[in-house]
This record gives sequence, C-alpha cells and structure tokens, in this order.
Amino acid sequence: MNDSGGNGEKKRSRRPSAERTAQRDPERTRAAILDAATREFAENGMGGARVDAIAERAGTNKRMLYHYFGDKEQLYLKVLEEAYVGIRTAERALHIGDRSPEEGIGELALFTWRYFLQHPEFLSLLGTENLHRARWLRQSVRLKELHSHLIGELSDVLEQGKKQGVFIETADPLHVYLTIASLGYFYLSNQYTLSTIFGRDLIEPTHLNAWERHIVHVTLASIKR
Amino acid sequence: MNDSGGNGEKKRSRRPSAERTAQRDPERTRAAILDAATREFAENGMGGARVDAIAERAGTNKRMLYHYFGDKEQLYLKVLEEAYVGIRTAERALHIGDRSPEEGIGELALFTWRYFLQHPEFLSLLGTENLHRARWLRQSVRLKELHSHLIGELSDVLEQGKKQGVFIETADPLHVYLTIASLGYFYLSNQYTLSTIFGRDLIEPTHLNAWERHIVHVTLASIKR
DNA sequence: CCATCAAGTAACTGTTTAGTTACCGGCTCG
DNA sequence: CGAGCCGGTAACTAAACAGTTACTTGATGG
Repeated sequence: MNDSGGNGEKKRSRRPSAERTAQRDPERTRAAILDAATREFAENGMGGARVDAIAERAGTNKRMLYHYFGDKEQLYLKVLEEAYVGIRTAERALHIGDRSPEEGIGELALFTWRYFLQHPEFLSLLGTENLHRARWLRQSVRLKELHSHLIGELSDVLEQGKKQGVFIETADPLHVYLTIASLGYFYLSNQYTLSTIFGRDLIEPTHLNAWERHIVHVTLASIKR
Repeated sequence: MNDSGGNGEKKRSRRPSAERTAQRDPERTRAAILDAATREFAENGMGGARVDAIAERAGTNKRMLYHYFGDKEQLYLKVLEEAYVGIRTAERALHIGDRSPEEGIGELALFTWRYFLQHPEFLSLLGTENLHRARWLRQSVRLKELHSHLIGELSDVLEQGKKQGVFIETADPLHVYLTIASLGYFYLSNQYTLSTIFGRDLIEPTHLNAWERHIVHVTLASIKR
C-alpha cells in the first residue's frame, strides 16, 4: 500500500503551504471545531453539550479538539468570546453618529433586533452563560474593553439629541441600550414558551415585523421629549 | 431490639393521622422534593440537574423521588407547572382594572418586576425550558387556559384607556405585556454577563430602583397619547 | 401476635461521559 | 533515504449518571 518510497520526484515540494491542503488543513479543522462547538453549546447548553457530538459535527474526532482547545471549558470560552466579538464588530460598522440623533437610535435598535434574529446561537450562549452566573466570561481577559466603544458612541448621540432638544435630559446610554436589547432578547429567546402559553406563533413574519416596529417605537417614545 | 410485642397498650392507636407524623410525613416529603427540585433545576438546568442532588437537598433519597414523581422529566414538568401557577395566581390578586388605566398598567409593570426580582428560580426555569424549545411545557395539559385571564384583563384596561383618550389606539395587550416582561426578564436573567461586560454591578439596590422606575416610564411612554 | 402495607434506605446496574493513550500515515528537511 | 514531526484515528478508562431492586422499619387491623 505504501509506494511513496520509490519515486523521489519532489513534486510540489517547493510549494510552501497552499495546495496540498485538500486532506490536511489545520486551519480548517480548527474552524470546523469552533463552528460545531458553537452550534452544540447553543443547542444544549454547557452542561448538555457533548464533546463527542462536537467532534462528530466538525467531521473530526476528540483528539483534535483537545489538541487545539485544551478542554471542554476552554473551548466553550473561545466560542463565547467569538460570539461577542461578532456582534460588537458588526456594531462598530454602523456609525450611528452619522445621522440625526433620532435616526441613529432607530438604526441601533433595528440593527440589534436583526442581529439577534439572524444569530439565535448568540442568544442561546448568553442564556447558558448567565445560568452559570458568567462563570467563564468573568475569566476572559479579551473582553474588557470590547464593549466600552458601544456605550461611548451611544452616549455621544444622546448628548447631541439633548442639545438639539429632541431627547429628554434624563436619557441614559446604558438604559437605552438595555431597553433595546431587552425587547429583542426576550421576544426571541422566550418565543417557545410564549408561543405555547399565548397560543400565537411569534416567529411568523407578520408578528416578527410588528415587533420590529414596536421596538423602534418603544425605544424612541421612552427618550423623546 | 424489637420489644414492642410485650405491651399491648394501644397507645395513640386511636389517633387518625396528625401527631405521629414527626418521622413519617408523605406530604412533607413530597413538598420537600418539589422544592429541592425547583432549586436544582433552576441552578443547573434540565441537563445539568442531578437526581441524586435533588434527593439529598430534600433530605430523602431517589427511591422516594421516583415513587412520587415517576421520573426526572415528569418531576421537571411538575416544577415548571407550579412556577407558572405561582405567578399567574399572584397576578390575579392584583385586579388592575380597579384603578385608572394608567395606574393599572403601572401596577402590573411594578408587580411583574418585583415578582421576577423575588423569584429568580422562575426566570431560570423559563430560560432552561426555552433552550429546549418548550419541549416539556408543550406536553402540559394544565396550562392552556391559565394565561388567557391575564390578556383579557389587560385588554379591558387598555380599551378603557383608549375610550378616555389617554392611550393611543394602536396599543396591543400582548405587546404591552411582552414589553413589561422583556424589560424585567432581560435585566435580571442577564445581569451576570451584563455586569461583567459593562463593569457595573446591576444587582445593587440603587441600580435596581432606577431600573424599576425605568420600566414603568418606558411602558407608559410607549402607549400614552 | 401475626399478616399487611406504606414510608424509607442503600447498594447495585448498565450506560454515558470527559479525557487519555497507543498507534498510523504521509510530508519535510537534513 | 530515513528520522522526526504533524494531522489524524480509534479504542480505552475512570467516574458520574438515571433508574431499579432487595431490604428495613414501624404502624394498623384482624
């Protein structure tokens, strides 16, 4: 079976590391594990997630998982960090200060809602992490400054709105952000129990659109003069 | 060791079932298991909860747990049902239609916030159940009508407010309730990650009181004409 | 005083799980 | 060409787990 010893053709031996990657590709394996882990943790929580299941979803095996990430807890933390980096990075691209204050806040509300809608795994991970009282997030060194930018930019927009007389003086940046996040998070993360007890399918497009308008309406109504 | 055979005194044999319960008390054992299970499920989720841990917390053992509740899943459903019955029962005692529409809505918002604050285990259970897409709640036959009363009463108050010209015509009962619940749920259930990333201890009384006022303010601002 | 039944204990069982170890195959560099 | 290393496989291990079974204890009724 092994006939490679006979022909010293050196074929491709000059290539650095770009084409023979069809079978062996550390980067892709690593990324596949991270992606599989994100889905597994999101669907089953930290306690319910199975290491074997992650390896299988990634099309690899446990040995590689432990090789790249250490253990289950470190892998989980990596997944969580990447999720936060994802939303905060997308948020920065918004530049909510470029428009009028009112439009800026509306923009942020719309963005947050739509991001939550398109990334249910992010909401799930937050839920799991909070069940454990931020046990792993607290250990993260990467995420300390990641969020200050958001509050800073939001604060600027609110100040401008107050100066223009369109926002009330008591409007607080953290409260505004928490309001926007609350309305999106609860509706989506609790959609299953809510749909069950109120007998209305909340994920239906009609209701989804109505809630999107509602979020913008509530957010602006709470800070407009 | 067994010397009871010698004295046929019949002592206490006339008592029906009220005093010798010091050692044996099925009702208390059942209640202890339910209470222990509520805490264990709330702290660890359905997947993370341990049957042995529940038995130990209840001061009994697994045999009794399986005797009274069948298996882990049925026990979990019982816990969830009791939690819902708890909040809906307390809600009914409010009678939000007795005051002015504005006061009624404010009352409901305050009640919901304070109930969430005093029953963190309820929020936790909701989170766990939603992680599993309401898998167990859907099977519950008891909880279908439990919630219609809330929406009905809220609807009446809103109608009255519209007639009096204090509320906007588009105010929707489900949306109003979801708004109130969102603001309370997100703040409390996500307090750990939020406190970590924003560097502010959200559970501190000062912040708690500020958020309570904020919820009432936002709710009313979103429906007032 | 013995038969019965209900409340409760504790040790056991089969399965699942996170994490480890021994091994394989092919590429690369001296 | 061969030593060694890197990406990968699969079988194993020790612990933890849900659920069961064999047993004890004590009250009651005939």
